[in-house]
Amino acid sequence: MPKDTLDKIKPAKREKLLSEAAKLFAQRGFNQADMAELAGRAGVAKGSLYNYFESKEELYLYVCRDGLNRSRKAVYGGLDPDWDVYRQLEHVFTQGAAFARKHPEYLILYLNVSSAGLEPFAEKLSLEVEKYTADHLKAVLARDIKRGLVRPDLLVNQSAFWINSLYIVFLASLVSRHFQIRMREYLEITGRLTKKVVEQEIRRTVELIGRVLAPPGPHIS
Amino acid sequence: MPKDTLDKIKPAKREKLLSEAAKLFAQRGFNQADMAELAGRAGVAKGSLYNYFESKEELYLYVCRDGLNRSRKAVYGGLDPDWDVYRQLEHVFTQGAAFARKHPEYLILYLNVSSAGLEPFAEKLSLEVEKYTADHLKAVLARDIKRGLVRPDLLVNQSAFWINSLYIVFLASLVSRHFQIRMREYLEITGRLTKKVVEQEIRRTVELIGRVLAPPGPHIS
DNA sequence: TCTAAATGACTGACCGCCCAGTCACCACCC
DNA sequence: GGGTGGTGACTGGGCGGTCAGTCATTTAGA
Repeated sequence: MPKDTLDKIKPAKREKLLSEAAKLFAQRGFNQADMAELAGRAGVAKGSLYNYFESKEELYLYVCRDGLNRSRKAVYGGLDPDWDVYRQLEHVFTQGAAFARKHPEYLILYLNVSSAGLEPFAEKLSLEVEKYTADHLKAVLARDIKRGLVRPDLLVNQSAFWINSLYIVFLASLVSRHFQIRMREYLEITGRLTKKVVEQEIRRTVELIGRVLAPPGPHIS
Repeated sequence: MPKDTLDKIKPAKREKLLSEAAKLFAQRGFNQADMAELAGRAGVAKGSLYNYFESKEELYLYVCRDGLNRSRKAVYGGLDPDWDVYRQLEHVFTQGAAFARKHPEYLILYLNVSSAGLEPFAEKLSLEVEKYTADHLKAVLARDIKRGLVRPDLLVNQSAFWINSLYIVFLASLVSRHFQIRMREYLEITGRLTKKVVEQEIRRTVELIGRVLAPPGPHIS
């Protein structure tokens, strides 16, 4: 969707441009991000941006999709599809949190498609963002029911939905000011949000999900 | 925080103004909402808006806080504090959904404080938005543990956190285009989002929460 | 190998539009 | 006629997108 001029520039320059664009859009939001400022930060001229992309909208869409690919690689990259759902969830939560720490800008871009006035972007992006995770999670759940690792009376779609809901809110709490304030209020965290605290919260959440998924039977505690 | 001129105008006029402001801010977002258009919709002159409020920011804050009060009244109004947590949750989810149907604009305003660039508003609003619900939910959980209605080993803060997370995502799915698309993908809803479907989803979610909270013991099914 | 022409990526001043906030004026009421 | 609330044209700044011109690199011809 970008012009083919974009492919022809030096990779380092392209990388810098996309990275600065993601950061600026995440900082200011789509409408408040200024193309002139982006050009300045990326070290190119404003006119050049329009050599690479037709419009601000197109640039934004490209940056979002690029971020989606990066996050997918980071989260699902080291995942063995044969792992049971419990291990996979732990992996996804941990890798997701690590990615959110390293590149909060992409998470913020994701959160932003639900902002007022950005519905046109939601129309184009939401499905491609959600479909992969939804399909994957449902498939693993269905498989592990067959394997006897998950309780057979579980509603697969609905479970995938609420599990992913917890995941989203958890990641949002790491990158968005509002969700940070909210999480600190609920969990009564007063100090800094250290890696330790985050890891503990992951453990507890994955454990909680595990308790709901586990087939009934004698406990091993 | 608004000027005292606001108190002096006819209640119907004030009502109309606040209602149109909420709708416009929800439709376009804070930055894209045009004060002249708001004046037009509300049937007043642009200058009048500045007779009532110091600035656009102040108007926005006022509208958000007003919406918060309305939603609180709608959701917690008919709630008997003596009900057990299960009944209270069912009430809150149901009333929340009803309010979201009737006044999606206020829910959208809530979602929007987590948008990029609106951190100054989050700084002012998030805590007052979340504190009430957080305190209430924690208190009821703690009380019902004492009453023996909730499993005693439950982590109150963490449970309040994930229960409210499900609540937020559920309501978001009723009002935000992105979350709507996401929910339909997960739950494989193809038709319209009828009241029936919503009620079923509420039932399932509250049931799920109930299963986690319930003390261990013989099942009655 | 040297030079000249052709190419196209790059640039930033500029245009036109938008919009928050102002203010001089108006209308109504006591 | 003084005072209060209401009004909308106006201002100043900001920003998306343009385009005429620059210049480094490549190609071609001798």
